Amino acid sequence: MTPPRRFKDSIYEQFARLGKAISAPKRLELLDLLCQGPRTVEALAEQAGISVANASQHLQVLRAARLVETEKKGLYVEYRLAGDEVCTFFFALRALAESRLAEVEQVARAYFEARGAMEAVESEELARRVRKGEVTVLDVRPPEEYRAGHIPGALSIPIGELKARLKELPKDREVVAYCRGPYCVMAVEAVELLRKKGFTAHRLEQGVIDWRARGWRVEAERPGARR
Amino acid sequence: MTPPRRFKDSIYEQFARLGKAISAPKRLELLDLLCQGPRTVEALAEQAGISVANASQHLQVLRAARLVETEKKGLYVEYRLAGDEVCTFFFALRALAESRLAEVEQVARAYFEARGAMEAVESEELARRVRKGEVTVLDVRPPEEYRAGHIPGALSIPIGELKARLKELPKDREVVAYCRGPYCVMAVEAVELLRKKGFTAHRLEQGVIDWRARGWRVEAERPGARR
DNA sequence: TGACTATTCAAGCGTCCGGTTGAATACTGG
DNA sequence: CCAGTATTCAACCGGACGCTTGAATAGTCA
Repeated sequence: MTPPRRFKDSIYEQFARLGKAISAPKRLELLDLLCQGPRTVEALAEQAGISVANASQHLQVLRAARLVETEKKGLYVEYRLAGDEVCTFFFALRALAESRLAEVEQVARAYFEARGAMEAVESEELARRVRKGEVTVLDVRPPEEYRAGHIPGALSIPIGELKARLKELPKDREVVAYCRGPYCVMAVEAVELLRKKGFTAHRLEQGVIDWRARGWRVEAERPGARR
Repeated sequence: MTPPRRFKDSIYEQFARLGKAISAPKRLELLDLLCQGPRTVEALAEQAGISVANASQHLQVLRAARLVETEKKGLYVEYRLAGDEVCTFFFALRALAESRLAEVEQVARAYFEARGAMEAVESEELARRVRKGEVTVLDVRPPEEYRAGHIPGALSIPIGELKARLKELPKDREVVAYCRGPYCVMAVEAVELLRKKGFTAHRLEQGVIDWRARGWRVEAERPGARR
């Protein structure tokens, strides 16, 4: 084999390492979760709906591709993205999928329409109202994620506690719930519950990361903690 | 299986379609070639060093992922990128690989150093001289690619014809050769040949696409043909 | 030190994937 | 209509991959 051929082969083989790393759906889900913040293997496995051993395996593939890093924290191993570029890249992939694969929109529409949570209100219009403080903003993600960064003025009520903490929400004010992003279902469930209880509720498609990506302000409990 | 789980699974499965498409080295090479401009199956197969049937197979995978499109042109089928976003995405992948995978730089360095073509001159400094017209700029890519877009003032001599057309180059002027980008080897071979023949020659790392990406002017034979 | 536990390793199974080969298809040009 | 050709299809093989199961490892906490 000619030397230039050898060279090209090894270069593209390296590029393909990244491709292989993001070629399994479950790995992408893990990556998405890690974009929200660091987690333990167990948490990742549970949230992605796979066994711990399987999650561990996938995570090692991601680590071999240098997309994630580990750190021992007490009894647990914490996994986190190897850098912000990784998250950026994942978002680029997501954007490309949305723009080129009609199926993504179909699947999303089918699900959200079935749950009756498709927005009548324009996303832009809703974001405007959120920024102006005209509505009660509800962050239904786990508290750690809220702490790492949230939309200014948002209330933190994890989706699991919402039913029991409904009284914290003023009944006469429109509620806008959000979670991790356009494909996160927690806000959808929150809106469903709220409407059943008589609230006027809408779902904000953007997650905190999209929010920040637009250049809008994000509040964090520990200043400097960007994730 | 719970409905949200089903939904997530199908969403990430869609994302993974793109991942799978770029998980094979040869497919990445084909994508890279297509970033330079449309080609026939035969040309792609030859340039990537694989059989025609194999290339056709890979191209269909890329097409299934909506990354490339086909158009029948006379006796040939022309493949081209499905959109500029695809090229952008490929470059994002390349950038991520360069920043996260030390191996890429190692492989590249090993090859270029072995061929003695590692730049003593800084890339920035060289680009400056090219833009000021202080050197003879040589485009060693196939004529079609030159026609689709080249650095202003560049001479088009395909690498295969260089030996026979050396007399077209002024001997007393520094020559700077370029081809498709940092991992394209044609310019390396050109510099090798030129130096052997007594020229002062350097290799410009950037290809036309990188050149344009920096906001610098590109000349095209057919105005409007951006690739 | 010893019990406990989060994580990783190892082996096995079914499936998918990349590449080859040879034939089929579809289209051009005379 | 026919010969020629570019491309695709179909079948096949070896290897890699995803997931499961069960055991091993490494570390913590009492």
